[in-house]
Amino acid sequence: MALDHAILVSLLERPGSGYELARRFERSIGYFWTATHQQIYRVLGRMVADGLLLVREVEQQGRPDKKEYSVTGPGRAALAAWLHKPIEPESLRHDLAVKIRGAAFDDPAALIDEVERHRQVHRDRLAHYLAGELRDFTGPDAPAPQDAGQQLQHVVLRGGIAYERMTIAWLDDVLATLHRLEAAGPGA
Amino acid sequence: MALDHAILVSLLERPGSGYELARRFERSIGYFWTATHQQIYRVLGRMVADGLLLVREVEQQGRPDKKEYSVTGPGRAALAAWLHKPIEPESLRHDLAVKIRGAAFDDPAALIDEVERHRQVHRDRLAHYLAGELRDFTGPDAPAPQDAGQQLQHVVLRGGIAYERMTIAWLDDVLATLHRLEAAGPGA
DNA sequence: CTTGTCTATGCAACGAGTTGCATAGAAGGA
DNA sequence: TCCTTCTATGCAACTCGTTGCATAGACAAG
Repeated sequence: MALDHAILVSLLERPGSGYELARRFERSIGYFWTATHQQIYRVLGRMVADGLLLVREVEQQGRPDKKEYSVTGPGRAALAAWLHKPIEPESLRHDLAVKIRGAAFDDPAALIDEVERHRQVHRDRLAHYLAGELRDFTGPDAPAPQDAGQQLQHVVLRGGIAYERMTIAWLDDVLATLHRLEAAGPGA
Repeated sequence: MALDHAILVSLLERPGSGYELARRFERSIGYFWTATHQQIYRVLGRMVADGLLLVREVEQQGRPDKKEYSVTGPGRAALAAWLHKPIEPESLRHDLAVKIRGAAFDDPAALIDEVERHRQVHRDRLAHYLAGELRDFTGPDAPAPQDAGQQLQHVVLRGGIAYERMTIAWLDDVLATLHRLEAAGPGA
């Protein structure tokens, strides 16, 4: 149930509606956890029923009304309990790696376009992360004395940046390998 | 259904039983995809029903009999079709990052042990991968002229190595941040 | 001869995640 | 007026993944 905890963290950082949460999961939180709005609304309903969250109807002008969620005492306690409980180191789920090994039973060169497309996506993500870092942490407009929350957000963002850089370098390695195989013998 | 494809790739590399597949998913395939034996047996049954795999009963001595699975023509075709179809670049699912951001609402220093434990796991994995690389690819006992399959397996392994190195470096960064917060103000 | 371990296979129940579909208010442009 | 886009919420069906449980053959140790 890590989505519950991701929602608790996000709502503690700032209360918001299901819609706003969904947008955050496309942005900063989405660096390390993803969720669709359908999933978010379902979980929000359950967490309110469990007393972990509070809902407040907010009337808006120029747009539909919304429900703003915030974390209750029990919600905060549930997060603290999870924080103190060890978790299993995550295991990778990397489809592209399956494809690369599978390419041995097909034409390796046919994968080149796909790998290049993935590399471009990771380049874009890296650029997006770096822009966010400059805006929120290292740029001239960033708040100078940063509190614990900001420092922790920054170190997580640095993790995302390191991940994208590593992935791009690895995909370059993959592409070099595929080109070498293509040159050596097509369909061997 | 990427588990299907991971199974197809693994069985093309070498036919085997569900039990053997489960062991492989704890080792080489498990570098980039995980699955329990329960899941594997269920999917194997479905894939046989769909004509993607063949089963052969194999009598053994000194241990229970087993069922050996191998890939059929349609199975190979299904894999090829998947290889030629673009996939979405994977999104991260990183519980520990959620915990790190959540630590802002608890005691950041309380996370230090947990992060150090994770770092040790990643150190162990790195050592395991490096030993495998030496044994299968770069050591004196490795086969010298490597075919396409071996080169592709090697580049995937290099990806696992790069991932573990990056993760260890990032966890060092996280630990430095947590220690800094601890020194600055406990419970601030 | 019982207990434990390794090999080997599987079911059942549940929870997590995805996909498709549906509704509706407000604004702006064709 | 209609069409599209953005905000906002949600249900239903399905698939994928996890957890708990169960069985059983072969061997080794006590």
